[in-house]
Amino acid sequence: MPTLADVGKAAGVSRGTVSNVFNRPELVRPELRERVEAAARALGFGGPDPKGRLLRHGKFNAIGFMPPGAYAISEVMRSPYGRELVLGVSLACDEAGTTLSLVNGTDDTRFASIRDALVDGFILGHSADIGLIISVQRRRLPFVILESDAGPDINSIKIDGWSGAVAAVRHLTGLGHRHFAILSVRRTPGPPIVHMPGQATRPLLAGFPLDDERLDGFKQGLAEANLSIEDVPIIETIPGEPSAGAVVFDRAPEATAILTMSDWQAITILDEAVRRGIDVPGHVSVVGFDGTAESARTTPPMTTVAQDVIGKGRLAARMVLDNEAPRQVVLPVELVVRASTAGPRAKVR
Amino acid sequence: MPTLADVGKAAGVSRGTVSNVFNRPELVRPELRERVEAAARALGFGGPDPKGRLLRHGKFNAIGFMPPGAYAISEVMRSPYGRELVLGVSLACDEAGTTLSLVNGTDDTRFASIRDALVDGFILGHSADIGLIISVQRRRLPFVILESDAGPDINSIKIDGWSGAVAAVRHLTGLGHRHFAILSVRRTPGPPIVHMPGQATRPLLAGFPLDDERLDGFKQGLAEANLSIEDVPIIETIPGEPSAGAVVFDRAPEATAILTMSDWQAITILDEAVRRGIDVPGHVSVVGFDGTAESARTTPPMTTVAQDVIGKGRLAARMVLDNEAPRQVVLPVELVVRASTAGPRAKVR
DNA sequence: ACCATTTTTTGGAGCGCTCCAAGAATTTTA
DNA sequence: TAAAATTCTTGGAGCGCTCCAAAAAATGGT
Repeated sequence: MPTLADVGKAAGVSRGTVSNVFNRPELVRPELRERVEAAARALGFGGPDPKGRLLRHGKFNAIGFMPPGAYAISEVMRSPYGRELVLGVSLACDEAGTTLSLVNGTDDTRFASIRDALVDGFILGHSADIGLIISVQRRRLPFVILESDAGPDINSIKIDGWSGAVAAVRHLTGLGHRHFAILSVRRTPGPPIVHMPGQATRPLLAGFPLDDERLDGFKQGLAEANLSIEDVPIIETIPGEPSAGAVVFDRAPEATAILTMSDWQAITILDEAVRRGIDVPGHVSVVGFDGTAESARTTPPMTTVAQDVIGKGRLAARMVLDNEAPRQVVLPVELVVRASTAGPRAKVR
Repeated sequence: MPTLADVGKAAGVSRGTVSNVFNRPELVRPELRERVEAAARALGFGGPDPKGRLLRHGKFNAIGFMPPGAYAISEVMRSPYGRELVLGVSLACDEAGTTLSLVNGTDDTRFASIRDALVDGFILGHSADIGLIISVQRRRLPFVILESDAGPDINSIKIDGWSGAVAAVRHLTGLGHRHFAILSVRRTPGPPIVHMPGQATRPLLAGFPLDDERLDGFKQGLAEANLSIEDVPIIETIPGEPSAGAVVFDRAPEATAILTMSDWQAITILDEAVRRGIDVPGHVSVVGFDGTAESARTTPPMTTVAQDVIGKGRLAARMVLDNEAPRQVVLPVELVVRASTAGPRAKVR
C-alpha cells in the first residue's frame, strides 16, 4: 500500500503537500493538486490511511457496546429486548454522529476485546462481571454499566425490577390466582433447570443482580398474598430456549399464572400454549417483562412489566458520550395490563 | 495519559520492557515485572494504547455496516428487515470474532465516514449510490453491496425481487382480484406521494433498482392477467411512515388487494385495517415483502414474499471477511401464503 | 528592478507502539 | 575461575499521518 510519502515522491512534492491535497485541497495550487492527484491515481493510493490520522488525533469517534453476560452480539440482536436496547443506543449515536461498535468476545477473549476495542467509551450490557468492569476501568474510558449498581464511582442505569416484579404478582393475586410458576433465566449454557417445591433447598439467588432482584420482588408479592415462593416451581432457561414453554407446562401443570423475566420468554409460552390448545388467559395467565414492541403484538396482547428500553439505551449512550460525573440512574417500570391475564377459571386441561 | 515510555522511565527500564510486561509477561523477570506494574499503577497507566498497536499492526478486526440509502443506523434498527439483516451480519462476526461497526453518516458526512471508518471491510446497504461505492473502492477494502448489481468486479448480493413481485401478483389474480393498490417506498424524506391512475404520467422507475425491479415485477404480474399497472394507484411512503395505511385506504378505497414493498409497510396497513374495522382478508388482501419473523406474528399472519434475510446478512459478512474473488449472488425468494390473502368478496366498507 | 506582501510548499517533530538484533546480565559447565 | 550457554533487557527503526513554523515562490506596488 502506497503512503503519502510515496505519492509525494512520485509527484515530486513533499508528503505534507500530498496531505493537503487530500485534506485541505484549497491550500494547494490547482495545477500542483492535479499533478499530485494523478500520481496518487497512478500509484493506486486510496487516500491517507486512517490509522496514521488516528494516532495523531487520538479520537476514535465510536462507542462500544459489550453484550450482556457472556452473550454474543448475535444473541443480543435476536432478543426483542436487545434489539430495542441497541436501537436506543444507535439513536444517540446518530445524533452524535458516532459509530456504534458491537464488540465481540467469547468468554476468554472478552478482556482482550475490551483492551483492544477502538472506541472512546463503553456500554456494558447487564450481568457484566467484575473482571469486565476492571478491564474497562483500566482503559480510563467513560463507561456505563447496565442493570447492576457497581457503586457511586461508576455510571449505571437500571430499572426498578423489584417493584415491577411485585406489581406483576399483585396484579395476578388481585385477580385471584394462587398457583404460580416462574420462568427465570439460566445465565450459563445448558438445558432448562427445574426447581420444584419441596426439593432440596434451591438457591433463590443466582448471583445475577438483574434476576435476583426480580425473584425477590416475586417473593415479596407472593408473601403479601400469604403465598411462599418456596411453593412455586421455578424453571430456568437460557434466553431464546424454544422448549421453555413446553417445560413450564410439563413441570408446572397446576399453575394458573406464569411469571417471566422477559417478553421473549413469555412469547415462548404463548406459542407453546397455542400449540397445546391451552387458552390464554382462559386457562393460564402469562406476564411478560420489558414491554418491548413485540409484547403488544402477541396473541393475545401481553400483560407485561414495561420499561423504556429505547430510552435506557439512549441514555446510556449519552452518558458515555457526554462523560459527566458518575451517577446511578434507576428507571421506573410500569405494569401494562393487556389481554394475557385474567382471573383463574375452572381448569380444563 | 502516560505512555509506555513514561512508565519505563518511572520504573527505570526501557519502554520495550514495559511493553513486554503487558504483552509477554513471561519474558520478564518476576521482580522486575512487579516493579514495572507498580510504576504503571502509580502513574495510572492503563495498558498500551491500542492506537499505537494499531499503527504497528494494521488490522482493525472489524467490519463496517453502512446503512442503506441515506438512512441512519437507528432507522435500520427500527425496521424488521434491517434488524434481521444486522442479525445475520452479526452471526458471521461472532464466528469470526470480529467487531461489527455500525457506521453513521448523514448525507454530507457519509463520505468522510467511509474514509475514516476503522474497519477492514464494508457492507453497503441497498440503494448505495455510486459516490458511496467509489468512496469505498478508494480505500481498497473488500466490500459487498446489497440489492444492486454494480458490475462483475464488485461483490453484490441481491434477491430475485422481480420474481417475488410477479409471484405475489399471480397469487392475488389467481384468487380473483382485479383491483389493486401498491404501497411503494419513498426514498427521500417527505410526506406520502400518491400517483393516481390517469394522472399525468408518473415515472414507474424511481431510480432505485431495489424498488424499480419490484414495480416491474408487479407490472408483469398484472399484465399476465390483462391488467395494467397504469390503472393501479401507487402510493410512496418513507419506511415506517405511520400514516401509510391510512393513505392507502383513503386514496385507493376500491382496491381489494394491496401489494407492498416490505413487511413493515404491510404491518402498517394491517394496523390501520384494525383501526377502521376493515377485515383482512375479508375486505382486503395484503401481501408483505421480506418474510421477516414479524410477518408470521401479525393478525392475521401475513402472506409475504419471503427471502432469507439473516442468511443474506451472514453471507455478506462472509464475503467481506473472506475477501474472495468478486461475485454477484442472486438469492431466491418464495411466496409464503398465510392468512392475509383470500379471494375478493362483496365489498362492505 | 527592488522590496513588501501574500500565497504555497516544505520537512522536522511527534503521536504510542511493537519488533528485533544486539548488548548485558546471569547461570551453567568444564 | 573462566568460558560457554542461557536468559533478560535495551533502544533504534519504523508503522503513516498531521501540525506547524519556516522557507520558497509568486504577486503587487512603487
